[in-house]
Amino acid sequence: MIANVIVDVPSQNTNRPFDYEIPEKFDGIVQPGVRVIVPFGPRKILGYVVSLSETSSFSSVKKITDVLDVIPTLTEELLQLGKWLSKNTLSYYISCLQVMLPQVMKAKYRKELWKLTEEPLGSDLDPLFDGRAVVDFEEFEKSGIGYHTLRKHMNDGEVDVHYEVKSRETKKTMTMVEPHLNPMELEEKLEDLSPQAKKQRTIVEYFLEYPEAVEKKRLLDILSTTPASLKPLIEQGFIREFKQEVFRDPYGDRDFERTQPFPLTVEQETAIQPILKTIEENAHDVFLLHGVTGSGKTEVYLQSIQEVIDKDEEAIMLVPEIALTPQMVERFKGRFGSKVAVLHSALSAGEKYDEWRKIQRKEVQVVVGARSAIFAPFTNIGLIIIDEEHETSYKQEDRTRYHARDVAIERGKTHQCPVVLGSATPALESYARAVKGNYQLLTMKKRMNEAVMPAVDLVDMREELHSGNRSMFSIALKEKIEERLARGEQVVLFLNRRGYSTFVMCRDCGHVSECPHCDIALTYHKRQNRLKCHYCSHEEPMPTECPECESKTIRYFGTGTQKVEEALQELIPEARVIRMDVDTTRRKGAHERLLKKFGEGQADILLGTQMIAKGLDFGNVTLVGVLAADALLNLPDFRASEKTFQLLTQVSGRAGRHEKPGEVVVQTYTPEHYSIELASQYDYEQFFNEEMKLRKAFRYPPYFFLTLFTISHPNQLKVQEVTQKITMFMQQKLSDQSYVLGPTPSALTRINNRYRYQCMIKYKKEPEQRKFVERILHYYEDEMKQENGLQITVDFQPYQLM
DNA sequence: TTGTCCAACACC
DNA sequence: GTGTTGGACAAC
Repeated sequence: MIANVIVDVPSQNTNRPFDYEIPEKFDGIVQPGVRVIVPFGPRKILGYVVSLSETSSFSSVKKITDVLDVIPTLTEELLQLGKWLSKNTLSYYISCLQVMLPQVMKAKYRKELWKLTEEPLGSDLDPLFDGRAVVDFEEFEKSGIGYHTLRKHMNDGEVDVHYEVKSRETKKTMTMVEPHLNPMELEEKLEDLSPQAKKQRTIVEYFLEYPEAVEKKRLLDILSTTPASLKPLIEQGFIREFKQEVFRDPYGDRDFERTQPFPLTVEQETAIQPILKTIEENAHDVFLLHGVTGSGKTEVYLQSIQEVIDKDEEAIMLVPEIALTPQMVERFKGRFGSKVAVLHSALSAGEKYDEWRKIQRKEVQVVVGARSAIFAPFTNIGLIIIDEEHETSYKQEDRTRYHARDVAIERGKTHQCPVVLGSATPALESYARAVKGNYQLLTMKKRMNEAVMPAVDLVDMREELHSGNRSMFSIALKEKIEERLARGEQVVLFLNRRGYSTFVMCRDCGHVSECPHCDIALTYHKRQNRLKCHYCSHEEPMPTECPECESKTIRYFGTGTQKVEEALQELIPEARVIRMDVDTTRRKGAHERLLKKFGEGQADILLGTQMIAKGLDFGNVTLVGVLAADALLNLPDFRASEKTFQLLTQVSGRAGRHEKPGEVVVQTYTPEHYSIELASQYDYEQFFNEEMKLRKAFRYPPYFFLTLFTISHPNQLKVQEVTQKITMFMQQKLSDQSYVLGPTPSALTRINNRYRYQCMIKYKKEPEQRKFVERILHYYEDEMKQENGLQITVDFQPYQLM
């Protein structure tokens, strides 16, 4: 039998199966999806068996060295999905397979130098070995001994290079003991035991009463004895000792209060019925659940999942990384108990692996996780849910650039199960599809418990400035904060600071310099004191006065984080503030700790960045403040308005979630901007209509698809030249319905001394496109292999345009 | 003619 | 991704 193996070598030439003979001893074990170790040239590497065949077209094939799995790591479906991914993202098949698995399942390679003789090797190699028989190959490389010397000794058969594949998986085990004899025999042995062996007697007596296996440590604890009394019993064969794998349960030490399904509101009931019906019918359909914050989407998810569990099927629920809060986990664990596996980046590698294994071994029926959980190795999926489907974190931005939403729909098709996309502010792409009828739209407009959306107060910071307030807190916000403090209520302050790019704005009239061709804010380049557009090649000098109102107060913007905390302390010294940003939450569990502290009322104000916009649910929070709503709006990104609308809506949703009514203060220099104004009115439909007009006019998604080439090289001329070539080639190959833009310097023009240029393609229908892209990649293959050489990345449907 | 380097190629 | 190969060139 021959195994067709995809080897762990990501390159163009190895992007196809290699044939290996299956040794007899592995007959029946080697099947598609199993990981194997195979000889590859002089090395040994990891590979994935993708199929079996009777014969090979190769005259001689090598044998599989070793098999790593008893149960296949990848199911037949995941192998197919990998192929689909590979086609879709133009990545190597091996990379697509690896992206589906926990990090620890990838191989680690070791290269060593072995001394094969007892004799001395001579003055050149002896100092390196220094009496040892094996040295790490790196030591040899560092030693400065040339390869020719090594070759000579290898030819003489004195040393050899040895390759090893190491699995990184660590299975945690515990020692178990159980009786090795039946009760009758045990009874007999009990008679034979010497009367002095009291402890041994109690052990045998214990097993007569409880004949099942027990953890060794526990047994010794219960009987308050030591391994010394157990040992003779094992030696005499009364009792058997064995290792059993245990799963590290990251939530093992916690008890979750079990919750029951809540009665659904009329709206929830109307929304859930089509989903339940589709689950029942084992049909595939995509639902867009558009429900305002606090409308009870989660309960709809939970009850849909319950239906799937009752059918003995499995469910995947994706949530954005930052929303995977303890609160969220609690809700799932509370409803489904140990049937839930949780997968997110805060888990240790071992914990992730164990959660994954629980899924593989069908010990759970539900997985809640971030993006990569979409690859959960379930075999009988009945439902896939993507919560906050508009979140950009569902798009992987490096190597295998997939979008979890696309993968979800692909898996939904194969499993014939519904996919539910949920959001208070759906991505324009999704809503447009729902309007067109490609997705089924389900709407929930009311909050639960009769709660109303908090009133939003837009504060015009231009006016604040005119009346002499130069601080970052408006009078209104300051007063409202003090009011809450006096009442013992809590405040969430949100600052959206997004690094790098700075935009230019007039502090008098709020005018922002924009590109005349792209409807995108221009980025200020300090070095040249010029404004540039990162989509087209437009640039202009930094204005000295506002083109709109001729005021001289035109400035570039960029706000610090701790600065806000300091200013806040100065303004309201008695306020107890918790700051949450990358700095204060870096350590493991810090995130949870800070939130717990806030939840327990140990602070009055929670000040934070993006990460506090999601999922927080504190009843005592009655005021939410957004310090600078414009910061996001003026990023050089055609989705800036959409992101601003989404963020403002999410943040506002943090206030007044329970009995106490909430209020929101949004500070902005452009209160008249439609995304800010409509967010303050919670008018998604209107926003959608406005934004769609612009997307249409400027040929952006959802009207057009995008493809983004990013080309980088240390030499700026070289990058320009290559990007120019690529742009011309695509222009020539694609239909005239498509727009090929470039070459354009990237928003981040130079990273690590590499210049970056891009070419963007806007298209409606280009079924041949991937073929042309493949040709380009193939053409530059050699130049890309060189170290410090050319780098070309292609992102289909990019989110990050920088 | 022999040694050295690097790009091209194969890896089953 | 890496180890081997063979052609080009330099040095003997």
